[in-house]
Amino acid sequence: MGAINRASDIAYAKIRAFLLGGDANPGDQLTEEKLAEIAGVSRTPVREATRRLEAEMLLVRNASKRIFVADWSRDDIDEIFVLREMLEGHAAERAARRLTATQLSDLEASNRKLHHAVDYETPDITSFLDANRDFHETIVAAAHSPRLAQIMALLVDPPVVLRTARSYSAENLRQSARDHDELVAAFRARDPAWARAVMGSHLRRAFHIFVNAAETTTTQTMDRTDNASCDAAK
Amino acid sequence: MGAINRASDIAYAKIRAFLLGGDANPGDQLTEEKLAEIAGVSRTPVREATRRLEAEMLLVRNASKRIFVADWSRDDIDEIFVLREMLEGHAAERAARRLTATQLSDLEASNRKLHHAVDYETPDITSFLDANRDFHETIVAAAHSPRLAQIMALLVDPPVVLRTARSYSAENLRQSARDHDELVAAFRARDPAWARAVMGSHLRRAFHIFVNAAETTTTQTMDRTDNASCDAAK
DNA sequence: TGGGCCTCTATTGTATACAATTTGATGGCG
DNA sequence: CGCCATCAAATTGTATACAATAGAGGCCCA
Repeated sequence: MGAINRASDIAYAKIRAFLLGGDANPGDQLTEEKLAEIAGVSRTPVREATRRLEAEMLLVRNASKRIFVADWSRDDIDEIFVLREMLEGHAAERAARRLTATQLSDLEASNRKLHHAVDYETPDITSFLDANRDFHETIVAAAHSPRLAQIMALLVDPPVVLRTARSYSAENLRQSARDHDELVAAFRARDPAWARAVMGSHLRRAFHIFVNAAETTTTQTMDRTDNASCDAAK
Repeated sequence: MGAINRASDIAYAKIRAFLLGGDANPGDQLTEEKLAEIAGVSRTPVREATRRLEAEMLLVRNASKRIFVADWSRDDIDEIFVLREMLEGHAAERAARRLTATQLSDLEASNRKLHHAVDYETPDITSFLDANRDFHETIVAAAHSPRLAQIMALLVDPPVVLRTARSYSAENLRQSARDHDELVAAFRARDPAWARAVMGSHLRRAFHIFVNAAETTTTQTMDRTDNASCDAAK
């Protein structure tokens, strides 16, 4: 049966990497066959992968079900951050009430790793992202709300987090680590309102850093949004 | 190509009806083959349908990917209503700022239909549900947030809405219609805070009606939650 | 020259056969 | 009597062939 390495998972991972790796331009048409070639599997598992990527809105389909690389407009970015603030704030609140001692020390471990990645000369972005993901995943797990976890997965995975971290300066990264410190403090105090507030400012700061970076350096990205819009004309 | 009636959509609809129609018991194992028989199509479109139903958490899989009828515990119900309140409150807020004149009159039309269904002797539940769905869908559309719409679809579709409406008394239904009246008033006034507040009380009332009905009349439903839990042991 | 129709091709949808894996049972052995 | 190995049956995963549909481009006719 579908082993530990199901072809559909491989397809998902490879297509995702292809989409985020910069080889695909928003608005480009893709066919199941091309994607099957990229993933090195047949169309059947590719179809499952494309469904998942549609759910994440990395792919979109036009009226006749043809597949296109999605474009992320400024509105999309705004939307993501607003929803994340609301949902992850909620998760933090719940987590503050429910965290176990083990989860608390997991958070502290992730946070140590995170500090390690950014507190010295040259920040290690990959390590930062790993620790950051673990940290937020622990919070969502502690919130003990399976649907919330499922929804968050749709919002957190997408390209925004990756690009955000890349646009962070060393000081931004360190401030992010300090936010995590304060979150741990709020959890220790079991103060839901505090946890929510810290999470809110954490994400709003990330939003502004991302938007500033996008508006100044990466003008070409924002230019592309004018061409093919989210509903993939064609 | 996959016509207007794709087999996978048929499969989705039929399996869904099977799951909600009471013929399936929480914890029951289902196989793709059985479902294919129920749907009258081959396993390929059934697989797509099961993925969608997994996302809606009407189906769950165990560690070895076998499929089971999901069980909805009291915690699940709580979770659904908390998330709906948060997200639909947010949608109402945004809608209050963005509603077009057309959408406003659409809401009023849905609401007239809704009153028509419940303001006389014997309430017409089906008609009520239709109008109710239209009403809430218009609000979500007016919120102009595609990801929010996608997430709401995961939370609103499931069995809860259906069962809630069935447990409404005639007076409950009329109060629900009055809530809708007040929502329209809030939208007319373009008052986001008012809209959110009305939506909140609307949903919290629904929650309590549902829970009371479940705890008194349908004790057998709640009994089943003890047996097979959401992660479908087996 | 322009518009409508028609064919041909590209692309997605479905069925089916086969592969891989898990489960459950059966039987041997300590 | 219990436990582990091994095999058969049940179940999911993948590939591939075929069906159905939408798109593109040419052709005819006005």
